[in-house]
Amino acid sequence: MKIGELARQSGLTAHTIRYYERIGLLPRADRDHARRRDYDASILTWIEFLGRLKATGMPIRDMLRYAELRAGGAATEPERRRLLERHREAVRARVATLQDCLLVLDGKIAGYAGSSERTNDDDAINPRPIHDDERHAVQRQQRSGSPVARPARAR
Amino acid sequence: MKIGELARQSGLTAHTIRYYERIGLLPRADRDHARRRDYDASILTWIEFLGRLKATGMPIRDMLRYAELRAGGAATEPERRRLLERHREAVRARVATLQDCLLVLDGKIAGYAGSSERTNDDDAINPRPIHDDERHAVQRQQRSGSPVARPARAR
DNA sequence: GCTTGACTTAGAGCGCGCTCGAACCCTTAG
DNA sequence: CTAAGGGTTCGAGCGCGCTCTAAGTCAAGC
Repeated sequence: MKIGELARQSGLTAHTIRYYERIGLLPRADRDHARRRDYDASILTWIEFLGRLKATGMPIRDMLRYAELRAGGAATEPERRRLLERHREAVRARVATLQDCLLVLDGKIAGYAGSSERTNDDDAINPRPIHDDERHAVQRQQRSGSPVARPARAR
Repeated sequence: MKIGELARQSGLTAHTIRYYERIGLLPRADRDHARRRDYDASILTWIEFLGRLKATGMPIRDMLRYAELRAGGAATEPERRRLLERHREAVRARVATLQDCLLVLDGKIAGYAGSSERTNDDDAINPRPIHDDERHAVQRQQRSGSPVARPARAR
């Protein structure tokens, strides 16, 4: 299978596939006699799993870690498991946050009743810690040692 | 309330608060005699709501739209409502996706049984459309006309 | 033989949402 | 009077995850 075909089947662009190979998320592809990438269909399974990790907000560096462990063979399975378990917890937490926010949205929408009854705005329902951007929530939970230590802001 | 105090109470940094004001997410703050921002506690309610929108993945440009509508008075309420309703749907869809992915994770983790029983890898459970990165899912649903038309790639 | 078009590489550029630095201003405590 | 410590503006820089350009190679169809 050529890269174009894989792109079609995976939903990634050829550019992205090459990028993933470059950074190590995908194994270096076999080449045909003309040095073009020639894929086995089995790669789709891996790409699909990567898609799940991405869809759940795992940063590339963590997917990379998982990919490396995978390449390291069966001995790394316990660690891979731990990695996924930690990630699962992060995702669960995120789902909880989203559901919490949905309640707020519901309340707010109800405030804009029927076609317009109340003028009330700004009502905060269900207060809870905010500004914990979910895009980074996973990282924060999973990253242990950052390369350049961040100032550990109070927040 | 000075910006530092607001930062402490809201969980944002002073830098971010100024940035939000600059782009229009926060109304221009009143200044004291020394031209320093002086906030009323009521701003916290708005920041908290913005936090909810952010936590649910709404891009800043949409929050901005909402903020503009809000400034436009009661006449804009129906549109504000529609905006929130659309967003709510996007969030619900995201929750569904995450839950779907959680099932896959559960299966994968179960595959790395007890402390190590199977060597099985790569098992794709519960296949479904992937590579629909949630970070952008909301935008795609909500954006109507993009400034520079994107090539509308097949994907 | 020539065109078409999918492929190759290296590397630059982009959109997002901050985040920070520089240089300066003002107030307050000692 | 001085120094600390918060505030101000403007604009540059960053981390992420792509996304695209340029210049070239190769193979198949007419």
